[in-house]
Amino acid sequence: MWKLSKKLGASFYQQETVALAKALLGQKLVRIYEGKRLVGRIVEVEAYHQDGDEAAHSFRGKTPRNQVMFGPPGYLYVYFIYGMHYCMNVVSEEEGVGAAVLIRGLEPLEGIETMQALRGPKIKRRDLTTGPARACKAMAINRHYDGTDLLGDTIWLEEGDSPLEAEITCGPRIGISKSKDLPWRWVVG
DNA sequence: TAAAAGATCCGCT
DNA sequence: GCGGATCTTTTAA
Repeated sequence: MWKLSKKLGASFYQQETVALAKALLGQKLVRIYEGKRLVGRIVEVEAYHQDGDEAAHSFRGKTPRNQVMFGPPGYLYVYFIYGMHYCMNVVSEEEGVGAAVLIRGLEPLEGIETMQALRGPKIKRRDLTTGPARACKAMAINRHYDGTDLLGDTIWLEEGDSPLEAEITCGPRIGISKSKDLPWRWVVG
């Protein structure tokens, strides 16, 4: 049961992207998969914003793929990359602004057996959910979930233990080739 | 219509 | 630790 945890509401997502990225650290991502609860603590995120960030999908304007980023906050933006991987983002700010926070890493809390089954028997436990595409696979998230409402009953966020300011490491983002100097990546250390 | 690049992971050495 | 796999989306001609 999840009555001990508090589900995050709409106002949580409607904040400035950088602030939301930091606020997401330590929160729990809950996903209902075939009636089971899969929960992961968010330990690594990256911020993407249409203004001054050439690496953001929204930088060059609205397209069919990234339209969710421009929509209202509190939605899931899932996209396919490198022909074999999915990545998930949390849309931030208000409708009309192309901004989102990429979930890069999780720490498995509940439903670990199921995650292991989804990822494969030979995956090491530490590699279950550390990485954007791994987190998606462990949560059984695919393009079908692009645009999912985080206030719905399939995927949502719950209030977790907020890490201390001192435990948060801030630095440049990874895996991109533009605007990589922006210190928009946060990790709980 | 075609070509190139991309917010990556996995297996092998 | 390094290189390959593999396909969607975008942008240009």
